[in-house]
Amino acid sequence: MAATPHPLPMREKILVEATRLFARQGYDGTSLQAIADAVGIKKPSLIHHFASKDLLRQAVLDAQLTHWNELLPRLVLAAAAGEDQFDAVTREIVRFFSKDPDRARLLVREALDHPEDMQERFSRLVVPVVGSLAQLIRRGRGKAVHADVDAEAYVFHAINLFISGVAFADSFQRLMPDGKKRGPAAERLTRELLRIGKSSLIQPGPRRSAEPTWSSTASPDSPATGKRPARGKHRVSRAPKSAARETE
Amino acid sequence: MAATPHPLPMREKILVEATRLFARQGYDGTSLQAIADAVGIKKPSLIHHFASKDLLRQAVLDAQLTHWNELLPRLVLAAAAGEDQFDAVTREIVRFFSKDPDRARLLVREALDHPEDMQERFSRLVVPVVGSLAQLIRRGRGKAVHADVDAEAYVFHAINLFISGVAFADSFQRLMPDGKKRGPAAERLTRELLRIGKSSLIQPGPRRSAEPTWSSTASPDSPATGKRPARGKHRVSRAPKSAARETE
DNA sequence: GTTACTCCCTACCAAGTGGTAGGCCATAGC
DNA sequence: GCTATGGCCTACCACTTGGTAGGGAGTAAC
Repeated sequence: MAATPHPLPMREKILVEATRLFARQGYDGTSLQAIADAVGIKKPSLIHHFASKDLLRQAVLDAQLTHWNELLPRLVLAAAAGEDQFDAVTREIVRFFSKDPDRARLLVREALDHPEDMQERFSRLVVPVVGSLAQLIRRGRGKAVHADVDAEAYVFHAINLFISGVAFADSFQRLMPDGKKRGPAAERLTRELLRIGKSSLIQPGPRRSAEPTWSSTASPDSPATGKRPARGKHRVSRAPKSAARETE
Repeated sequence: MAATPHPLPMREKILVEATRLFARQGYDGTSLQAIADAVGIKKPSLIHHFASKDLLRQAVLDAQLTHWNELLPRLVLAAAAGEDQFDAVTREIVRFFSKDPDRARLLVREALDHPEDMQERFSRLVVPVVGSLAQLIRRGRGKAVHADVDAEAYVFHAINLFISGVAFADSFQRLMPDGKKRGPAAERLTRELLRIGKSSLIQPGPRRSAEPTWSSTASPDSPATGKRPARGKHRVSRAPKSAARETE
């Protein structure tokens, strides 16, 4: 075995570059040559690490969905834990993708390019989480949650809304009236994204702060002024500790 | 000139097949050979009609956005016209893409593959409409419309929600608990899609049917059927009668 | 030393890519 | 009849694609 001097570095580096290129140019639009160049090695060396282009694609996708899959359950837990966590959860999700929009773009691309593959992975990884979330929603229905929400359908659409929203945020931004100066439009888009997700699920109704389920009271910080709440640490939720440390 | 015996048929046929293939496999994933095969001609014949692959792509995109651009202004007009039109408008949009989800998938793909190109087309075609819609929303804000909506941002996200929602509807459907039998899940998804779009914009509040702006009461049914208006120029404008008959 | 193993390389391949050159044939105008 | 033109064809091009064959350099165990 011989303690492999750098067992990850190169493989990791390849994955990073491949992710970037697949996300930006698509799978078919990215040649092994281009990836090899980006990494700084020759094509056959690349093939040495990932026996075929398709295996590389799967590795990239796995790595990405693993991150995503470490994040989600923790957030669901936080959501279940208590009051006013809805904002925290959605904010965390959007932040996860905003931090590196290529993640979002990669998922969107894969969903289009390899639907069956993606469906299979989703049904293993995220569908269970969707189930938990749906149940949570159903429990709050008629109280904080709008009465006519279709729980499962909502969760799917919300996930899609967030991911696609981030994937195309740059494009939207450039089309916005104040899209030239780079700051404000992006913030507006993110804020509105979260608002849509929330207000389509949770009733704006009377404060019912004592509720054990998701309440609808706007989180203390006013919606207008942003104020980014910390960075890596999403409050509550002690992570299972075994959880990832990787790309975050 | 010689009255060209069938000036459109073949060109049209190529556009149809190219649209289908681009939407399903992407631009890079579709070879000219594949398109030629689908049409039933040889590759050089294809090149005879569209001098290059990129020109074909642009033609496909133009054709698609033209349809879209014929629909939108009419809907904005309907929305502006009066009460209870919000449901009709969104329903019409979703129906437009649901009728042929490849349209949605093509737009999503193009937005990823050629963002600058897409931005340019959007800023010419849909941004003006977005402006009208945003103004309409602002006018209703605080009344039927939620007070904290960011009008432009909402419109972009809503368009994205609808288009992406349709593009991935099939995948979602198959992941839904009752996704096996094909009917109900699809309906649930569509209904929820519309509900999200609406309830995130319009207050569920007390019936205020007399309002001149968008009310929240569900419209009886009849969407703004028929009566095609206008071609290149959005807003109002009676159709020049030469208008397209194409893929619709 | 020898062996074994990992990592990366040069050289090469068949297949497919977008695109060109040029010819054949039908129709249309004269 | 002759010519012209548009639509489709066969044949071919240079280039890139994903992938293979096989060798050399480095390190580690013995």
